[in-house]
Amino acid sequence: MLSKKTQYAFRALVYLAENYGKGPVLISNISTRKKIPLKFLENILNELKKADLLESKKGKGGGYSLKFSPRQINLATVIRVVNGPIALLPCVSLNFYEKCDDCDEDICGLRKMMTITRDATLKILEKKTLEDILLVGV
Amino acid sequence: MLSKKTQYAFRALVYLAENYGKGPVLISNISTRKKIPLKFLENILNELKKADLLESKKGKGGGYSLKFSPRQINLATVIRVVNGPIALLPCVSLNFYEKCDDCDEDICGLRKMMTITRDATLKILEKKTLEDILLVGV
DNA sequence: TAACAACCTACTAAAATAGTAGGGATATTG
DNA sequence: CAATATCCCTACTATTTTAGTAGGTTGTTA
Repeated sequence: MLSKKTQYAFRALVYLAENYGKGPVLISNISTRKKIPLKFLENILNELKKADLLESKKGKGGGYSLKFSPRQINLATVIRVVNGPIALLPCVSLNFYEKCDDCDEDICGLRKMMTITRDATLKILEKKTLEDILLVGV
Repeated sequence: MLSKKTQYAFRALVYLAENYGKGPVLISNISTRKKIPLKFLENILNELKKADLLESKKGKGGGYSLKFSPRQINLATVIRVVNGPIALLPCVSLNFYEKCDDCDEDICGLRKMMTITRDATLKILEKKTLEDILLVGV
């Protein structure tokens, strides 16, 4: 399951997607409109910025905005930044790989299944973008 | 990600699958062979039994065995019993559904994407069984 | 230089995960 | 029926993760 933090991140990103091209949006604005705890949201947006998904501007007229168009930001990227691995096992993760200590044949059978699962999941999450989320509402 | 508990569960189940039809297997045997903490494993197997995946026998000659053939036990079932929901959002889960408190249009766009993702994941996890895990080793 | 707004470090509370402890219930065998 | 084997049950503890808070710092603009 996605953490609450990740759900907040998506809500904020979708809001920023709606405002794409209209200049920076204030954290406090997002917080109020999307009912996300202000300081928590600060952390989240900052993480997203460090991951190069957002850009920010300080001082009056400042705020956050998407660094790329909603179409260019896919869901897998967001999840990886805020939530972590998408695969169900560390030894199957592409971006957060960790060796499993005693990977015997059984576990490796499981590994195979989890690899197939991961590929099916990624095929969708990497194709769908913030834009796709927006279009549902229309 | 699957919890450690779930990974233990799979290891134990695969071992029991290997011994399917050969009579009950001791917890202590599984614990030693699969390097799973004994008392923790006790809890896990008991849960799997309550979920009707295993059957048990007490006293001498007792132990645990699969209640159905390895082919009949699919991975989605196991994950749901030990790990919980498979969907990425509570409001998208078939077996652990929970309403999201302020489900506005944005979130519902996300919901749509997560539903598609869930379906793709389930299509695999419900088709693959303990037998499929075993066959990889061969 | 005042105000604004993001940035940074560090802390805390609550919940989930990963176990452990120890006895109780039931079945088998001699 | 007694001894032993084996699962069963309740409850506890330690660690890690999640969720959020507090308060000051740095950079921007007017």
